[in-house]
Amino acid sequence: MSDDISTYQRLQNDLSQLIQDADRGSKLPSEPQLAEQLGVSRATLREAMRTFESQGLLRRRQGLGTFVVGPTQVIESGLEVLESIETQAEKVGFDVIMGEYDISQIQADKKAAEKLLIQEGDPVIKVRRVILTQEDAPVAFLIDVLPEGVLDSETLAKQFTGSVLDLLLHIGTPPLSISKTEISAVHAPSDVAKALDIQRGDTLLLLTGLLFDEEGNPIDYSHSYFLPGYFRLHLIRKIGGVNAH
Amino acid sequence: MSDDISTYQRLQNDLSQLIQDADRGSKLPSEPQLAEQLGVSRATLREAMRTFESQGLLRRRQGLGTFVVGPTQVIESGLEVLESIETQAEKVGFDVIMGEYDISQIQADKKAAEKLLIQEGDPVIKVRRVILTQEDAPVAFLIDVLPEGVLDSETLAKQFTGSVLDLLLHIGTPPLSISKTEISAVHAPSDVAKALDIQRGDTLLLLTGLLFDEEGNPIDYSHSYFLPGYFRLHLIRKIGGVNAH
DNA sequence: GCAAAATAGTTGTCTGACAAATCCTCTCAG
DNA sequence: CTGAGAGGATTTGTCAGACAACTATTTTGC
Repeated sequence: MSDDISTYQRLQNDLSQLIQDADRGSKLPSEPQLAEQLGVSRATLREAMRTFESQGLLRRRQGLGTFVVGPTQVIESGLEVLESIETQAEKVGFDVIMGEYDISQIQADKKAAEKLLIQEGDPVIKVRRVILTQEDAPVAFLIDVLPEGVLDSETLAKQFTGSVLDLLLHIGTPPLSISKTEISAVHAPSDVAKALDIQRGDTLLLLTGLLFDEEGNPIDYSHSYFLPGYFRLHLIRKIGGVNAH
Repeated sequence: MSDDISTYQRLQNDLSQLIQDADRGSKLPSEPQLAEQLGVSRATLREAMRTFESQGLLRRRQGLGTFVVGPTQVIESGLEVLESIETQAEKVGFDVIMGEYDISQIQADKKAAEKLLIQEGDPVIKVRRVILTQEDAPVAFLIDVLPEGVLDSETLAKQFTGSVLDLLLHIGTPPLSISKTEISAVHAPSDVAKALDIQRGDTLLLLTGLLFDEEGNPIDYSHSYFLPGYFRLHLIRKIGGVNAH
């Protein structure tokens, strides 16, 4: 491998790098220049630039040029990118280790069945694990529920190193697309409190995620409990597309 | 007036509408057809489609066509779009009203000064308000801090109808770009607890936002406390762009 | 000296073309 | 009749070139 990635993918990476290395507010080369420099046509380049512009990373002004707009540092580790805790922690140089974990095959409860579009009672795989800092302080408790068939428990037991998401990405099938995530604050349920070694009722941040493959089938239903203070969960919010008349 | 909005803006709106009206999984007309239908060139159309594809709303497959990928309903009211509580609530048919509010001119504390890139002690405008359901149940408590000059307190007092963001958008200057938002869970501080009529120490979801104009200057530093259960805060997370080699 | 006009550089949009991928149909050998 | 393969039709991916619209600078005219 691995040069079956598309021209567009490569271009997006190149552009991403270029933007990250650029100073805040600096001006990019003109489109014809950039296109030649990156080895693509101006039309293709513009498509890629549009995505960065829509993310608020670039600002283009007709007659003037294209400018890098800060803050750039933050975005790549923002919540809008679906990454495992391990990957996110690694990016900011903050090592985490996996504590106790447990893989079991159970029957889907009503809620999981509804989310995963299967029948209540159908077999599912449940993965529970604790995330610790290097000082062994628990910081997160994660639960993943997957339909049988997406991942057989044999592969899971053999290759699991801490992240279901990383494992799915590594295997490559099914190809993943997006995760619909809901954010809320909860009092720690007793089982979570026990795992995290905190008081029952303590405040936790909860991310409930439903992961889809490229065909739109639900793949993984997850609950992620975070102890406040250890992770900085941030995201970039853009001004809405549909505007006043 | 007032159609000096760009071709691209209009196209983006049209496309957004078209996607929302389409069934999940349905196929869009071919690019040449769509381009003619919307009155733009194929190149321009493709730029717009790229942004939707990068948001996970569209999936394009060479030789096959372009498909709408669900879930579509949810996304427009997701967290990644910066909208006022009022606007968000209106979209889902859930009316909210503004309760007690308070506009004051004070001196910037250390934290606000740091975020807004001003000196500690510089004059700032502070807006605090409670959001209620129609049954007068408090659901959120919002605090905005703006540098003097962005919004004079006279305009604010006269035109304020509940949302600082909506007011800024309505005035039009300065033009806004993005908000960097951090998410956490907290115990209610005593003043917030009092305003929301809950127990001190109860669990709240806190969004801390820093709003920038198009030049990258910080405009508004805000704290939004949400009572869990009333609002569904969700977002779409995409598989990361930068790939392993 | 100063305002208006020309000019150079940049993004915005359009047109047309060909390559590559996918699906469907038709043909033909067995 | 069946199945494999060739070929065509459709669609997205990428490219090249052109001109319009906008901005800031320089030059010109008075």
